[in-house]
Amino acid sequence: MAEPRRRQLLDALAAGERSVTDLVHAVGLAQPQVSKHLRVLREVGAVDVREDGRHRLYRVNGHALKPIHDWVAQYERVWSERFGELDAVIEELKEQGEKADGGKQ
Amino acid sequence: MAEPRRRQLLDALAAGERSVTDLVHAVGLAQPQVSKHLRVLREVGAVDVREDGRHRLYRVNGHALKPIHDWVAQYERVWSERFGELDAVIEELKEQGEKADGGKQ
DNA sequence: TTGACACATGCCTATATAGGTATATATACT
DNA sequence: AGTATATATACCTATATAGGCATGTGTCAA
Repeated sequence: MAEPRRRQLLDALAAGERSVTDLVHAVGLAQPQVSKHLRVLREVGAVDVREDGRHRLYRVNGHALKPIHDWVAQYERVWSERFGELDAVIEELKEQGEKADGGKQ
Repeated sequence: MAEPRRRQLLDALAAGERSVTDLVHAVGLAQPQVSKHLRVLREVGAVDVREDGRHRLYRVNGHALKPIHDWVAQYERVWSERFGELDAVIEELKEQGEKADGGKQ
């Protein structure tokens, strides 16, 4: 997922199932490379495949993305705190400004 | 953030400010390597630094993690749907089971 | 069965980067 | 000033992997 190409692929798959050829057009990369990225994504469980005749339909496996989400969510607290601090500072500056110039901005 | 080491570092920083030496002990990596990872994290804005005498105190910049959070959050819908499907299937199986064996598990 | 299509895999090369070691820089201590 | 401490950087080597090209495998159509 670190690779931009893989994010591109996942984003292309976000809408729903797509064939490899579809994805090739979507990301503007040669077919073998797309297949290789898809293989990696498959192996880490980020996508699932379904066979349909001579096509392979790929789709994202949101389940696999959940751990990432959870990990990042740990830091929500951190940035919430920092936003809180920022709000406090802004509030303080605003009050000072109002005292200094009588309320005009 | 793709590198396990960097996640380790961020996790070590999750609790609050830490000096480089602290982090060296935390992740069990040599100091130059830690400094290099921290440099990368600094450059992508994932962490901030503050100087304190001969120490550099690093802290996470939750702000920078927000885009990742938002990106992953796009897929929340996907896995929610899939969990929903799963729930439906389980429910169905449960009902069939109850009919088959009279309710015992 | 032969050919066209859809996809995967194998091999090659170039590049990125992780970790190692030595060293530079800056600050505190005496 | 001289030394110890804290951190950063430079350089090297090994490894991973991205992308390119050729080819293998399986499926559909005639």
